[in-house]
Amino acid sequence: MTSAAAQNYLKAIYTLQEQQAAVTTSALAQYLKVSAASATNMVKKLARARLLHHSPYHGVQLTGRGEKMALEVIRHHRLIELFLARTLAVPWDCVHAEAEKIEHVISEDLEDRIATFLGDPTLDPHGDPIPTKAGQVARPVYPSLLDVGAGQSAVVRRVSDQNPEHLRHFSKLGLVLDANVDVLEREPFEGPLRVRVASGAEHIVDETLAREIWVSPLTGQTRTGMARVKKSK
Amino acid sequence: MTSAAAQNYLKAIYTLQEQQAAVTTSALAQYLKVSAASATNMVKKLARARLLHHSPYHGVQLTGRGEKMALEVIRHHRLIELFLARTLAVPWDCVHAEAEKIEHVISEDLEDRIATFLGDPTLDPHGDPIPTKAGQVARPVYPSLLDVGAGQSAVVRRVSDQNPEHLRHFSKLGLVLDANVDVLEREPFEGPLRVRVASGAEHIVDETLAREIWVSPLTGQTRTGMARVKKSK
DNA sequence: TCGCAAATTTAGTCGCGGCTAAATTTTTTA
DNA sequence: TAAAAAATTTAGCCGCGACTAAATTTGCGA
Ligand SMILES: [Mn+2]
Ligand SMILES: [Mn+2]
Ligand SMILES: [Mn+2]
Ligand SMILES: [Mn+2]
Repeated sequence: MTSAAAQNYLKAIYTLQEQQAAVTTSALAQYLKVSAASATNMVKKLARARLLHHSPYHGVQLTGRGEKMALEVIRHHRLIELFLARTLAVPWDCVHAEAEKIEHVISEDLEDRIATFLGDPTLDPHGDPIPTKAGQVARPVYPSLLDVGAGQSAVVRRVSDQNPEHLRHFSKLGLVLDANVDVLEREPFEGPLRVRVASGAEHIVDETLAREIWVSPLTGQTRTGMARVKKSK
Repeated sequence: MTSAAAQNYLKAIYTLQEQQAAVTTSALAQYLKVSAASATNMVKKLARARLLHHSPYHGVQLTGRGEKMALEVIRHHRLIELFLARTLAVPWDCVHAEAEKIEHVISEDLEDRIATFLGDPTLDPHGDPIPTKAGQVARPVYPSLLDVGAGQSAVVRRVSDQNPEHLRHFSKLGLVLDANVDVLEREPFEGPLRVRVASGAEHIVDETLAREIWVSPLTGQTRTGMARVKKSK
Protein backbone atom coordinates (compact mmCIF):
# COMPACT_ATOMS: atom_id res chain seq x y z
CA MET A 1 0.00 0.00 0.00
CA THR A 2 0.84 3.69 -0.46
CA SER A 3 1.95 3.28 -4.03
CA ALA A 4 2.77 6.40 -6.01
CA ALA A 5 -0.84 6.34 -7.27
CA ALA A 6 -2.26 6.19 -3.75
CA GLN A 7 0.04 9.02 -2.65
CA ASN A 8 -1.21 11.15 -5.52
CA TYR A 9 -4.82 10.56 -4.52
CA LEU A 10 -4.08 11.48 -0.90
CA LYS A 11 -2.29 14.63 -2.02
CA ALA A 12 -5.16 15.56 -4.34
CA ILE A 13 -7.77 15.01 -1.64
CA TYR A 14 -5.75 17.11 0.80
CA THR A 15 -5.48 19.93 -1.73
CA LEU A 16 -9.18 19.82 -2.59
CA GLN A 17 -10.11 19.69 1.10
CA GLU A 18 -8.46 23.07 1.56
CA GLN A 19 -11.24 24.53 -0.61
CA GLN A 20 -14.29 22.52 0.39
CA ALA A 21 -14.65 20.09 3.29
CA ALA A 22 -16.32 17.22 1.41
CA VAL A 23 -14.35 16.12 -1.61
CA THR A 24 -16.52 14.49 -4.27
CA THR A 25 -15.51 11.66 -6.55
CA SER A 26 -15.91 13.85 -9.61
CA ALA A 27 -13.77 16.66 -8.19
CA LEU A 28 -11.05 14.13 -7.46
CA ALA A 29 -11.38 12.49 -10.86
CA GLN A 30 -11.26 15.82 -12.64
CA TYR A 31 -8.24 17.01 -10.64
CA LEU A 32 -6.28 13.82 -11.31
CA LYS A 33 -7.51 13.46 -14.89
CA VAL A 34 -8.86 9.95 -14.36
CA SER A 35 -12.35 8.57 -14.81
CA ALA A 36 -14.85 8.77 -11.96
CA ALA A 37 -14.86 4.98 -11.81
CA SER A 38 -11.10 4.93 -11.27
CA ALA A 39 -11.42 7.47 -8.48
CA THR A 40 -14.13 5.44 -6.76
CA ASN A 41 -11.96 2.37 -7.04
CA MET A 42 -8.98 3.99 -5.34
CA VAL A 43 -11.17 5.71 -2.76
CA LYS A 44 -12.47 2.32 -1.68
CA LYS A 45 -8.92 1.03 -1.29
CA LEU A 46 -7.86 4.08 0.73
CA ALA A 47 -10.95 3.70 2.92
CA ARG A 48 -10.10 0.06 3.56
CA ALA A 49 -6.61 1.22 4.60
CA ARG A 50 -8.25 3.75 6.99
CA LEU A 51 -6.65 6.69 5.25
CA LEU A 52 -9.99 8.35 4.59
CA HIS A 53 -13.69 8.12 5.39
CA HIS A 54 -15.92 7.37 2.45
CA SER A 55 -19.56 8.29 2.62
CA PRO A 56 -20.79 6.66 -0.60
CA TYR A 57 -22.39 9.08 -3.05
CA HIS A 58 -21.44 12.00 -0.81
CA GLY A 59 -17.70 12.32 -0.72
CA VAL A 60 -14.53 11.54 1.19
CA GLN A 61 -12.58 13.05 4.05
CA LEU A 62 -9.03 12.21 5.07
CA THR A 63 -8.46 10.59 8.45
CA GLY A 64 -5.63 11.78 10.66
CA ARG A 65 -3.43 9.09 9.19
CA GLY A 66 -4.42 10.02 5.65
CA GLU A 67 -3.73 13.69 6.21
CA LYS A 68 -0.35 12.91 7.77
CA MET A 69 0.55 10.78 4.78
CA ALA A 70 -0.57 13.50 2.35
CA LEU A 71 1.56 16.04 4.19
CA GLU A 72 4.57 13.75 4.01
CA VAL A 73 4.29 13.60 0.24
CA ILE A 74 3.73 17.34 0.02
CA ARG A 75 6.83 17.88 2.18
CA HIS A 76 8.84 15.72 -0.21
CA HIS A 77 7.45 17.62 -3.18
CA ARG A 78 8.23 21.09 -1.89
CA LEU A 79 11.64 20.21 -0.50
CA ILE A 80 12.58 18.70 -3.85
CA GLU A 81 11.31 21.75 -5.73
CA LEU A 82 13.43 24.04 -3.59
CA PHE A 83 16.44 21.74 -3.73
CA LEU A 84 16.37 21.65 -7.52
CA ALA A 85 15.88 25.39 -7.76
CA ARG A 86 18.72 26.12 -5.35
CA THR A 87 21.36 23.62 -6.37
CA LEU A 88 20.74 23.31 -10.10
CA ALA A 89 18.99 26.60 -10.81
CA VAL A 90 16.06 24.70 -12.30
CA PRO A 91 13.55 27.44 -13.20
CA TRP A 92 10.37 27.59 -11.18
CA ASP A 93 8.20 26.46 -14.05
CA CYS A 94 10.13 23.16 -14.33
CA VAL A 95 10.59 22.12 -10.72
CA HIS A 96 7.01 20.98 -10.25
CA ALA A 97 7.04 18.30 -12.94
CA GLU A 98 10.35 16.89 -11.70
CA ALA A 99 9.24 16.94 -8.06
CA GLU A 100 5.99 15.23 -9.02
CA LYS A 101 8.01 12.12 -9.92
CA ILE A 102 10.89 12.26 -7.45
CA GLU A 103 8.64 12.84 -4.42
CA HIS A 104 7.54 9.18 -4.54
CA VAL A 105 10.97 7.58 -4.63
CA ILE A 106 13.25 9.33 -2.13
CA SER A 107 14.00 7.76 1.24
CA GLU A 108 13.27 9.43 4.55
CA ASP A 109 17.00 9.73 5.02
CA LEU A 110 17.38 11.67 1.78
CA GLU A 111 14.44 13.87 2.73
CA ASP A 112 16.20 14.72 5.99
CA ARG A 113 19.47 15.46 4.23
CA ILE A 114 17.77 17.78 1.76
CA ALA A 115 15.91 19.59 4.52
CA THR A 116 19.09 20.08 6.55
CA PHE A 117 21.04 21.16 3.48
CA LEU A 118 18.40 23.81 2.74
CA GLY A 119 18.34 24.99 6.35
CA ASP A 120 14.92 23.55 7.19
CA PRO A 121 13.08 25.92 4.87
CA THR A 122 9.44 26.91 5.34
CA LEU A 123 8.56 27.97 1.80
CA ASP A 124 9.09 26.36 -1.61
CA PRO A 125 9.96 28.29 -4.82
CA HIS A 126 6.30 29.19 -5.36
CA GLY A 127 5.75 30.40 -1.81
CA ASP A 128 3.93 27.21 -0.82
CA PRO A 129 4.50 26.31 2.84
CA ILE A 130 6.60 23.22 3.51
CA PRO A 131 5.05 20.90 6.12
CA THR A 132 7.32 19.95 9.00
CA LYS A 133 8.54 16.42 9.51
CA ALA A 134 5.91 16.12 12.25
CA GLY A 135 3.13 17.02 9.83
CA GLN A 136 2.51 20.64 10.83
CA VAL A 137 1.90 23.10 8.04
CA ALA A 138 1.35 26.83 7.96
CA ARG A 139 -1.79 28.00 6.21
CA PRO A 140 -0.97 31.42 4.90
CA VAL A 141 -4.06 33.06 3.42
CA TYR A 142 -3.36 35.83 0.98
CA PRO A 143 -5.72 37.74 -1.28
CA SER A 144 -5.15 37.21 -4.97
CA LEU A 145 -3.80 39.97 -7.18
CA LEU A 146 -7.38 40.28 -8.41
CA ASP A 147 -8.49 41.45 -4.98
CA VAL A 148 -6.10 44.39 -4.97
CA GLY A 149 -7.86 47.63 -5.82
CA ALA A 150 -6.68 49.98 -8.56
CA GLY A 151 -4.10 52.37 -7.15
CA GLN A 152 -2.91 49.85 -4.57
CA SER A 153 0.47 48.15 -4.28
CA ALA A 154 1.30 44.63 -3.13
CA VAL A 155 4.12 42.13 -2.68
CA VAL A 156 3.94 38.75 -4.43
CA ARG A 157 3.85 36.04 -1.77
CA ARG A 158 2.69 32.89 -3.52
CA VAL A 159 2.09 31.71 -7.07
CA SER A 160 0.24 28.65 -8.33
CA ASP A 161 2.67 26.02 -9.60
CA GLN A 162 0.09 24.11 -11.62
CA ASN A 163 0.74 25.69 -15.03
CA PRO A 164 4.35 25.93 -16.29
CA GLU A 165 3.42 28.30 -19.12
CA HIS A 166 1.81 30.71 -16.70
CA LEU A 167 4.87 30.56 -14.44
CA ARG A 168 7.18 31.26 -17.35
CA HIS A 169 5.00 34.19 -18.29
CA PHE A 170 5.05 35.52 -14.73
CA SER A 171 8.83 35.50 -14.50
CA LYS A 172 9.04 37.22 -17.88
CA LEU A 173 6.79 39.94 -16.46
CA GLY A 174 8.83 40.24 -13.27
CA LEU A 175 6.04 38.80 -11.17
CA VAL A 176 8.28 36.65 -8.98
CA LEU A 177 8.24 35.94 -5.26
CA ASP A 178 8.70 39.06 -3.10
CA ALA A 179 8.35 41.36 -6.11
CA ASN A 180 6.47 44.64 -5.71
CA VAL A 181 3.46 45.25 -7.96
CA ASP A 182 1.42 48.39 -8.43
CA VAL A 183 -2.11 47.75 -9.63
CA LEU A 184 -2.78 50.66 -11.96
CA GLU A 185 -6.25 49.96 -13.22
CA ARG A 186 -8.84 47.32 -13.46
CA GLU A 187 -11.13 46.77 -16.42
CA PRO A 188 -14.75 46.43 -15.32
CA PHE A 189 -16.69 43.10 -15.15
CA GLU A 190 -13.77 41.06 -13.81
CA GLY A 191 -11.63 42.20 -16.72
CA PRO A 192 -7.83 42.17 -16.94
CA LEU A 193 -5.53 44.26 -14.74
CA ARG A 194 -2.88 46.77 -15.71
CA VAL A 195 0.08 46.57 -13.34
CA ARG A 196 3.51 48.11 -12.94
CA VAL A 197 6.39 45.94 -11.72
CA ALA A 198 9.65 46.75 -9.95
CA SER A 199 11.51 47.52 -13.20
CA GLY A 200 8.94 50.19 -13.98
CA ALA A 201 7.49 48.22 -16.88
CA GLU A 202 3.71 48.04 -17.22
CA HIS A 203 1.85 44.87 -18.15
CA ILE A 204 -1.66 43.59 -18.69
CA VAL A 205 -2.52 40.61 -16.51
CA ASP A 206 -5.51 38.50 -17.46
CA GLU A 207 -8.08 37.64 -14.82
CA THR A 208 -7.30 33.92 -14.89
CA LEU A 209 -3.62 34.63 -14.41
CA ALA A 210 -4.19 37.23 -11.68
CA ARG A 211 -6.10 34.57 -9.74
CA GLU A 212 -2.91 32.47 -9.63
CA ILE A 213 -0.91 35.14 -7.83
CA TRP A 214 -1.40 35.83 -4.14
CA VAL A 215 -0.08 38.95 -2.50
CA SER A 216 0.34 41.02 0.64
CA PRO A 217 -1.38 44.33 -0.14
CA LEU A 218 0.49 47.38 1.03
CA THR A 219 -1.29 50.29 2.65
CA GLY A 220 -1.21 53.58 0.76
CA GLN A 221 -1.26 54.42 -2.91
CA THR A 222 1.02 52.90 -5.58
CA ARG A 223 4.24 54.96 -5.95
CA THR A 224 3.69 57.12 -2.96
CA GLY A 225 2.63 54.17 -0.90
CA MET A 226 5.62 52.17 -1.91
CA ALA A 227 7.95 55.01 -1.22
CA ARG A 228 6.47 55.46 2.22
CA VAL A 229 6.81 51.78 3.01
CA LYS A 230 10.41 51.75 1.91
CA LYS A 231 11.24 54.80 4.00
CA SER A 232 9.55 53.46 7.10
CA LYS A 233 11.82 50.41 7.07
CA MET B 1 7.34 0.90 -23.33
CA THR B 2 10.59 1.40 -21.40
CA SER B 3 8.94 1.25 -18.02
CA ALA B 4 11.18 1.25 -14.97
CA ALA B 5 11.02 -2.55 -15.03
CA ALA B 6 12.12 -2.72 -18.67
CA GLN B 7 14.95 -0.28 -17.95
CA ASN B 8 16.14 -2.49 -15.11
CA TYR B 9 16.19 -5.54 -17.37
CA LEU B 10 18.17 -3.68 -20.02
CA LYS B 11 20.64 -2.46 -17.41
CA ALA B 12 21.01 -5.97 -15.99
CA ILE B 13 21.57 -7.50 -19.41
CA TYR B 14 24.16 -4.86 -20.21
CA THR B 15 26.00 -5.56 -16.96
CA LEU B 16 25.91 -9.32 -17.44
CA GLN B 17 27.05 -8.95 -21.04
CA GLU B 18 30.27 -7.39 -19.78
CA GLN B 19 31.16 -10.80 -18.31
CA GLN B 20 29.81 -13.26 -20.86
CA ALA B 21 28.50 -12.54 -24.36
CA ALA B 22 25.31 -14.61 -24.20
CA VAL B 23 23.14 -13.73 -21.23
CA THR B 24 20.91 -16.60 -20.15
CA THR B 25 17.43 -16.32 -18.74
CA SER B 26 18.52 -17.82 -15.43
CA ALA B 27 21.48 -15.43 -15.06
CA LEU B 28 19.11 -12.54 -15.65
CA ALA B 29 16.49 -13.93 -13.28
CA GLN B 30 19.06 -14.53 -10.58
CA TYR B 31 20.58 -11.05 -10.96
CA LEU B 32 17.21 -9.33 -10.76
CA LYS B 33 15.80 -11.69 -8.12
CA VAL B 34 12.78 -12.64 -10.18
CA SER B 35 11.59 -16.03 -11.40
CA ALA B 36 12.90 -17.42 -14.68
CA ALA B 37 9.37 -17.23 -16.06
CA SER B 38 9.21 -13.51 -15.31
CA ALA B 39 12.53 -12.98 -17.05
CA THR B 40 11.38 -14.87 -20.14
CA ASN B 41 8.21 -12.81 -20.20
CA MET B 42 10.06 -9.50 -20.18
CA VAL B 43 12.69 -10.77 -22.62
CA LYS B 44 9.95 -11.47 -25.14
CA LYS B 45 8.59 -7.97 -24.75
CA LEU B 46 12.02 -6.41 -25.16
CA ALA B 47 12.62 -8.57 -28.24
CA ARG B 48 9.33 -7.41 -29.74
CA ALA B 49 10.48 -3.83 -29.14
CA ARG B 50 13.76 -4.67 -30.95
CA LEU B 51 15.86 -3.86 -27.91
CA LEU B 52 17.47 -7.29 -27.88
CA HIS B 53 17.81 -10.49 -29.88
CA HIS B 54 16.32 -13.53 -28.24
CA SER B 55 17.55 -16.93 -29.28
CA PRO B 56 15.06 -19.13 -27.40
CA TYR B 57 16.67 -21.54 -24.95
CA HIS B 58 20.07 -19.99 -25.67
CA GLY B 59 20.11 -16.44 -24.40
CA VAL B 60 19.75 -12.79 -25.30
CA GLN B 61 21.94 -10.03 -26.69
CA LEU B 62 21.19 -6.34 -26.70
CA THR B 63 20.69 -4.63 -30.03
CA GLY B 64 22.33 -1.27 -30.69
CA ARG B 65 19.13 0.42 -29.55
CA GLY B 66 18.94 -1.75 -26.45
CA GLU B 67 22.52 -1.02 -25.48
CA LYS B 68 22.02 2.70 -26.01
CA MET B 69 18.98 2.61 -23.79
CA ALA B 70 20.84 0.66 -21.10
CA LEU B 71 23.66 3.19 -21.18
CA GLU B 72 21.21 6.04 -20.82
CA VAL B 73 19.86 4.52 -17.61
CA ILE B 74 23.37 3.80 -16.35
CA ARG B 75 24.32 7.42 -17.07
CA HIS B 76 21.36 8.60 -15.03
CA HIS B 77 22.29 6.22 -12.22
CA ARG B 78 25.92 7.26 -11.95
CA LEU B 79 25.27 10.98 -12.36
CA ILE B 80 22.69 10.81 -9.60
CA GLU B 81 25.07 8.89 -7.33
CA LEU B 82 27.75 11.51 -7.79
CA PHE B 83 25.30 14.38 -7.44
CA LEU B 84 23.97 13.05 -4.14
CA ALA B 85 27.49 12.39 -2.85
CA ARG B 86 28.73 15.86 -3.82
CA THR B 87 25.82 18.09 -2.89
CA LEU B 88 24.38 16.27 0.11
CA ALA B 89 27.39 14.27 1.28
CA VAL B 90 25.35 11.08 1.01
CA PRO B 91 27.84 8.31 1.90
CA TRP B 92 28.90 5.99 -0.90
CA ASP B 93 27.07 3.02 0.57
CA CYS B 94 23.73 4.86 0.37
CA VAL B 95 23.86 6.55 -3.02
CA HIS B 96 23.22 3.36 -4.99
CA ALA B 97 19.82 2.58 -3.46
CA GLU B 98 18.63 6.17 -3.97
CA ALA B 99 19.94 6.32 -7.54
CA GLU B 100 18.28 3.00 -8.33
CA LYS B 101 14.89 4.71 -7.88
CA ILE B 102 15.58 8.23 -9.10
CA GLU B 103 17.28 7.10 -12.32
CA HIS B 104 13.89 6.15 -13.78
CA VAL B 105 12.09 9.42 -13.12
CA ILE B 106 14.36 12.33 -14.02
CA SER B 107 13.91 14.20 -17.28
CA GLU B 108 16.61 14.56 -19.91
CA ASP B 109 16.74 18.21 -19.00
CA LEU B 110 17.50 17.44 -15.38
CA GLU B 111 20.11 14.90 -16.44
CA ASP B 112 21.82 17.62 -18.46
CA ARG B 113 21.70 20.10 -15.61
CA ILE B 114 23.21 17.59 -13.19
CA ALA B 115 25.97 16.70 -15.65
CA THR B 116 26.84 20.34 -16.25
CA PHE B 117 26.71 21.13 -12.54
CA LEU B 118 29.18 18.30 -11.87
CA GLY B 119 31.47 19.42 -14.69
CA ASP B 120 30.65 16.51 -17.01
CA PRO B 121 32.29 13.92 -14.77
CA THR B 122 33.63 10.62 -16.05
CA LEU B 123 33.57 8.58 -12.83
CA ASP B 124 30.92 8.01 -10.18
CA PRO B 125 31.62 7.69 -6.42
CA HIS B 126 32.60 4.02 -6.84
CA GLY B 127 34.93 4.63 -9.76
CA ASP B 128 32.39 3.37 -12.28
CA PRO B 129 32.68 5.16 -15.64
CA ILE B 130 29.81 7.47 -16.57
CA PRO B 131 28.60 6.96 -20.16
CA THR B 132 28.44 10.09 -22.28
CA LYS B 133 25.18 11.54 -23.51
CA ALA B 134 26.00 9.98 -26.89
CA GLY B 135 26.29 6.52 -25.37
CA GLN B 136 30.07 6.13 -25.26
CA VAL B 137 31.53 4.55 -22.18
CA ALA B 138 35.08 3.88 -21.03
CA ARG B 139 35.86 0.28 -20.14
CA PRO B 140 38.59 0.51 -17.58
CA VAL B 141 39.88 -2.96 -16.74
CA TYR B 142 41.65 -3.23 -13.43
CA PRO B 143 42.90 -6.28 -11.58
CA SER B 144 41.15 -6.94 -8.29
CA LEU B 145 42.94 -6.52 -5.00
CA LEU B 146 43.12 -10.31 -4.96
CA ASP B 147 45.41 -10.26 -7.98
CA VAL B 148 48.00 -8.11 -6.24
CA GLY B 149 50.91 -10.19 -5.01
CA ALA B 150 52.16 -10.06 -1.42
CA GLY B 151 54.69 -7.28 -1.02
CA GLN B 152 53.05 -5.19 -3.77
CA SER B 153 51.27 -1.85 -3.49
CA ALA B 154 48.28 -0.55 -5.38
CA VAL B 155 45.85 2.36 -5.68
CA VAL B 156 42.10 1.75 -5.30
CA ARG B 157 40.41 2.65 -8.57
CA ARG B 158 36.97 1.11 -8.43
CA VAL B 159 34.73 -0.60 -5.87
CA SER B 160 31.58 -2.64 -6.37
CA ASP B 161 28.51 -0.68 -5.31
CA GLN B 162 26.27 -3.72 -4.99
CA ASN B 163 26.62 -4.29 -1.25
CA PRO B 164 26.15 -1.33 1.13
CA GLU B 165 27.55 -3.23 4.12
CA HIS B 166 30.73 -4.03 2.24
CA LEU B 167 31.07 -0.40 1.18
CA ARG B 168 30.61 0.79 4.74
CA HIS B 169 33.25 -1.69 5.83
CA PHE B 170 35.64 -0.51 3.14
CA SER B 171 35.43 3.13 4.14
CA LYS B 172 35.94 2.15 7.79
CA LEU B 173 39.14 0.40 6.68
CA GLY B 174 40.29 3.37 4.63
CA LEU B 175 39.80 1.51 1.38
CA VAL B 176 38.34 4.41 -0.52
CA LEU B 177 38.85 5.64 -4.07
CA ASP B 178 42.44 6.68 -4.82
CA ALA B 179 43.70 5.25 -1.51
CA ASN B 180 47.08 3.48 -1.41
CA VAL B 181 47.14 -0.12 -0.20
CA ASP B 182 50.11 -2.32 0.57
CA VAL B 183 49.37 -6.01 0.29
CA LEU B 184 51.45 -7.52 3.08
CA GLU B 185 50.65 -11.21 2.83
CA ARG B 186 48.26 -13.62 1.35
CA GLU B 187 46.93 -16.76 3.03
CA PRO B 188 47.22 -19.78 0.74
CA PHE B 189 44.25 -21.40 -1.09
CA GLU B 190 42.57 -18.12 -2.00
CA GLY B 191 42.58 -17.13 1.65
CA PRO B 192 42.20 -13.62 3.08
CA LEU B 193 44.69 -10.81 2.55
CA ARG B 194 46.56 -8.74 5.10
CA VAL B 195 46.90 -5.14 3.90
CA ARG B 196 48.24 -1.84 5.16
CA VAL B 197 46.36 1.36 4.31
CA ALA B 198 47.46 4.99 4.08
CA SER B 199 46.98 5.64 7.80
CA GLY B 200 49.46 2.85 8.53
CA ALA B 201 46.76 0.61 10.00
CA GLU B 202 46.77 -3.05 8.99
CA HIS B 203 43.62 -5.01 8.17
CA ILE B 204 42.50 -8.44 7.11
CA VAL B 205 40.43 -8.41 3.90
CA ASP B 206 38.39 -11.46 3.08
CA GLU B 207 38.61 -12.98 -0.37
CA THR B 208 35.01 -12.12 -1.29
CA LEU B 209 35.57 -8.52 -0.27
CA ALA B 210 38.92 -8.26 -2.03
CA ARG B 211 37.19 -9.30 -5.24
CA GLU B 212 35.01 -6.18 -4.98
CA ILE B 213 37.97 -3.81 -5.03
CA TRP B 214 39.84 -3.07 -8.25
CA VAL B 215 43.21 -1.40 -8.25
CA SER B 216 46.15 -0.04 -10.23
CA PRO B 217 49.15 -2.06 -9.02
CA LEU B 218 52.29 -0.03 -8.44
CA THR B 219 55.67 -1.31 -9.52
CA GLY B 220 58.17 -2.05 -6.75
CA GLN B 221 57.78 -3.39 -3.23
CA THR B 222 55.36 -2.05 -0.58
CA ARG B 223 57.05 0.68 1.51
CA THR B 224 60.15 0.89 -0.54
CA GLY B 225 58.17 0.77 -3.74
CA MET B 226 55.76 3.42 -2.61
CA ALA B 227 58.55 5.65 -1.47
CA ARG B 228 60.26 5.27 -4.80
CA VAL B 229 57.09 6.07 -6.69
CA LYS B 230 56.49 9.12 -4.58
CA LYS B 231 60.03 10.35 -5.12
CA SER B 232 59.87 9.84 -8.85
CA LYS B 233 56.86 12.16 -9.11
C1' DT C 1 23.07 -42.77 -28.97
C1' DC C 2 19.81 -42.84 -25.50
C1' DG C 3 17.82 -41.19 -21.44
C1' DC C 4 17.73 -38.05 -17.89
C1' DA C 5 18.45 -33.73 -15.46
C1' DA C 6 18.67 -29.01 -15.89
C1' DA C 7 17.32 -24.93 -18.18
C1' DT C 8 13.80 -22.60 -20.48
C1' DT C 9 9.38 -21.58 -22.14
C1' DT C 10 4.35 -21.87 -21.89
C1' DA C 11 -0.01 -21.76 -19.49
C1' DG C 12 -2.66 -19.87 -16.23
C1' DT C 13 -3.22 -16.75 -12.11
C1' DC C 14 -2.90 -12.45 -9.30
C1' DG C 15 -2.87 -7.48 -7.72
C1' DC C 16 -2.49 -2.91 -9.43
C1' DG C 17 -4.49 1.03 -11.59
C1' DG C 18 -6.41 2.38 -15.44
C1' DC C 19 -10.76 2.16 -18.76
C1' DT C 20 -16.05 1.88 -20.66
C1' DA C 21 -20.73 0.66 -20.11
C1' DA C 22 -24.47 -0.27 -17.19
C1' DA C 23 -26.83 0.10 -12.84
C1' DT C 24 -27.90 2.80 -8.94
C1' DT C 25 -28.53 6.80 -6.06
C1' DT C 26 -29.04 11.66 -5.43
C1' DT C 27 -30.47 16.09 -6.98
C1' DT C 28 -32.85 19.13 -9.89
C1' DT C 29 -36.62 20.57 -12.47
C1' DA C 30 -41.16 20.66 -14.23
C1' DT D 1 -44.07 15.14 -6.15
C1' DA D 2 -42.88 12.65 -10.05
C1' DA D 3 -39.84 12.50 -13.85
C1' DA D 4 -35.48 13.71 -15.77
C1' DA D 5 -30.75 14.72 -15.22
C1' DA D 6 -26.54 14.35 -12.99
C1' DA D 7 -23.39 12.10 -10.02
C1' DT D 8 -21.66 7.91 -8.31
C1' DT D 9 -20.92 3.14 -7.96
C1' DT D 10 -20.72 -1.50 -9.89
C1' DA D 11 -19.45 -4.85 -13.33
C1' DG D 12 -16.37 -6.32 -16.43
C1' DC D 13 -12.30 -5.58 -19.12
C1' DC D 14 -7.21 -4.51 -20.20
C1' DG D 15 -1.99 -4.17 -19.90
C1' DC D 16 1.73 -4.56 -16.76
C1' DG D 17 4.91 -7.33 -14.20
C1' DA D 18 5.11 -10.47 -10.91
C1' DC D 19 4.18 -15.64 -9.53
C1' DT D 20 3.65 -21.22 -9.67
C1' DA D 21 3.06 -25.35 -12.10
C1' DA D 22 3.37 -27.82 -16.28
C1' DA D 23 5.33 -28.64 -20.77
C1' DT D 24 9.20 -28.42 -23.71
C1' DT D 25 13.92 -28.23 -25.20
C1' DT D 26 18.74 -28.80 -24.54
C1' DG D 27 22.88 -30.96 -23.43
C1' DC D 28 25.41 -34.29 -20.85
C1' DG D 29 26.72 -38.72 -19.01
C1' DA D 30 26.23 -43.54 -19.23
MN1 LIG E 1 4.60 21.73 -7.05
MN1 LIG F 1 5.49 24.49 -5.33
MN1 LIG G 1 25.12 2.11 -8.37
MN1 LIG H 1 28.22 3.43 -8.70
